[in-house]
Amino acid sequence: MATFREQVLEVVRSVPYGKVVSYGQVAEMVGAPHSARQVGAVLYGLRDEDGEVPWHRVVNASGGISTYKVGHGELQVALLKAEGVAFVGGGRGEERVDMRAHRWRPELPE
DNA sequence: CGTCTGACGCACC
DNA sequence: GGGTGCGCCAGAC
Repeated sequence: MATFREQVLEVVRSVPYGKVVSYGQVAEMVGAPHSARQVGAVLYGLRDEDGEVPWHRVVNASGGISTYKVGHGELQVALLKAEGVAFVGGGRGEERVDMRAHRWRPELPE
């Protein structure tokens, strides 16, 4: 059977352009409601052989960017903005994705 | 193969 | 609205 890692990558690859999902949401989608952090662990260990994985479309439940701690925060924000994702909270350094407008709901047709 | 770690989330102040 | 504490469990080492 597919490993947790593979399932996570599969789900992340299915996130549409211009949409985002939370780590916890991905965890639920792979049937592991209490493994949000592990989703992060998988993305953290992404390798070239994993192919195209839109990891930047995964943010925390608040719409905040969690990748600042690994030095990819600015890159992620840039990639999202390039896809037309709106940020809120603004003003200072920290900004959050407007989840209300961009959170992907798999049951809805994109 | 055993331990440590943490790209999280949520319940409580 | 923000800050703190802690459980979670697959990966990395």
